[in-house]
Order: sequence, then C-alpha cells, then structure tokens
Amino acid sequence: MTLDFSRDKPIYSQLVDRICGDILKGNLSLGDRLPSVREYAVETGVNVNTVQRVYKELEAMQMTETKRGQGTFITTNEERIIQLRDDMKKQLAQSFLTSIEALGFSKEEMILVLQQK
Amino acid sequence: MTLDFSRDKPIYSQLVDRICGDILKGNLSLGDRLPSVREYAVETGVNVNTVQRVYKELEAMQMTETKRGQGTFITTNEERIIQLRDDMKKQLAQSFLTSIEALGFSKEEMILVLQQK
DNA sequence: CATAGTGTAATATACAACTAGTACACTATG
DNA sequence: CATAGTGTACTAGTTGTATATTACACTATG
Repeated sequence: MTLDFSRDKPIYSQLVDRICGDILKGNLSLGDRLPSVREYAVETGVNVNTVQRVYKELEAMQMTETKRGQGTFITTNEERIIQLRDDMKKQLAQSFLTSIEALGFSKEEMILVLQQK
Repeated sequence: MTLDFSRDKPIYSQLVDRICGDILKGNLSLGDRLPSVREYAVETGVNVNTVQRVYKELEAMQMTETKRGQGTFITTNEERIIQLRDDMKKQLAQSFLTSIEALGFSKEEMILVLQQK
C-alpha cells in the first residue's frame, strides 16, 4: 500500500480518520480484527509507534478493544458506533459553522455552494 | 486586549483568520491601515515576529499591501477581495466535503444537520 | 538632517508534537 | 516451556512554532 499523507495534519490523525471512516461506512464490520501494529505499519509505510498511537486513539474513543497478545478488534457494541457516528456528524457540522462564521459567511450561502457540487 | 488562542492551531494562523474575517465582513474597510507590528504585538500579547508572519501571510494573499516605513494597509483592490471571498468559500466547502466523505457521511444528511442549527 | 515610527531580517533559545528505533511484556500455540 | 506474534514503553531526533533580542532599512515629520 504505502499511502500518501497530507502534510497539514499528523499521520496518526489521518489514519484514525481513515479507519473511523471504514468502520462507519461498514467497510469493516463489528468484531473484525485490525492488522497488527507491525503489519499495518508496513502496509502504510509508517512507524510502529505511529500505528500504536492510532490504535490507542481508537480505543480511547471506544471504537475498538485491544487485547494484549491477541490484537485490536472493532467493538461489538453497535450502539457505541451509532452514537459515535452521530457525535462526529454534529462535531463536523459545528466546526464548519464556526469556520464560516469567523470568515463572515452565512450558513445559507454555504449550503448553496454545497448543493452545487 | 490580550486574546485567547486555541491550542489546536498556530497563533499566527488564528490571527490571519481573524483579520481576514474582519476584512471580509467589512469590519475593516479597503485602504484601512492595520496597527503596526509592534502595536499589534502588544495588543494581542504575542511576539513581534509572530505579527510579522501574520502580515507576511496577508500580503502573500494580496489581501494587504505593505509599505516600508509607513505601515500595512488593506488592499484597495476590491476585485481582489471579492475573489478572495469566493475562493475561501469554495475552499471551505471543498474541505468540508472531503471530511464528511472520509467519514462516510452524505452531503444531504449533513445539510440537514446544518439547517437544524 | 535628526528623530521617531514604520517594516524587515538574523540569530539564538525553548518547547511541544510527531516520528523512529529499540527493547520489553503479555498471550496463544505447538 | 519455547517460540512467534501480539501490544507497550522508553529514548532520542526532527520539525514547526513562538519568543527574545538585536540590528538594519525605509519614510514622514519637525
């Protein structure tokens, strides 16, 4: 694989987003095992510690459960996933609103732009 | 003044946003002179070099014009401001779309959330 | 033409975030 | 109980950001 990473955001953060996305989209199923930190490090071309940080973040979000010696698994708690999905949606919307307000755009004009794309 | 800065973004970047916003919103008018780097540094409680970086960025965006010995002024080129406003609007929209796509949200469902706020 | 107020530049320092290399600790399995 | 495969922890180096300090270059003004 060896992914491309944008430089304006930490790699670990981009990987968290990617995995979150895969889970929320259903590309990964509840209970699935993620690659080991070493495997995933090789796949993506980053350091083991970076992957560890990714898995740590995911676990802190209660999106995964980590078992030493066994691996990291996507939570089987479906409610938690649903809740996370909703939280993220709200958070995305809120930070978007904050940004546009800071630059003086109205919600309505931005929605128009979005609809045109 | 002595502003509060969020820790998740560089200070210089937050100041750029603030001034951009003030210009785009019309709080600052075309041709207005910004405070001197030293004044603004004291006002905001940051270092002169940080303010200098802010003014440099603004000039690179052609949002201001800097005259050595005189000060930094908001461009009188109204077209440029209009263009910047439009560019930023599109850029905001695009990065929003990229984010929501990465996490598996649809444009439509996000617009609904935005409208409810 | 001296002076004070502009922006600009260079250097050193400090600190935090990020990443990498390496070694350690736990678990399943034959 | 040895071994291979897990996650974890420690240390160090790099980079970006911010600060402090100092000096320089230009402009307006008395």
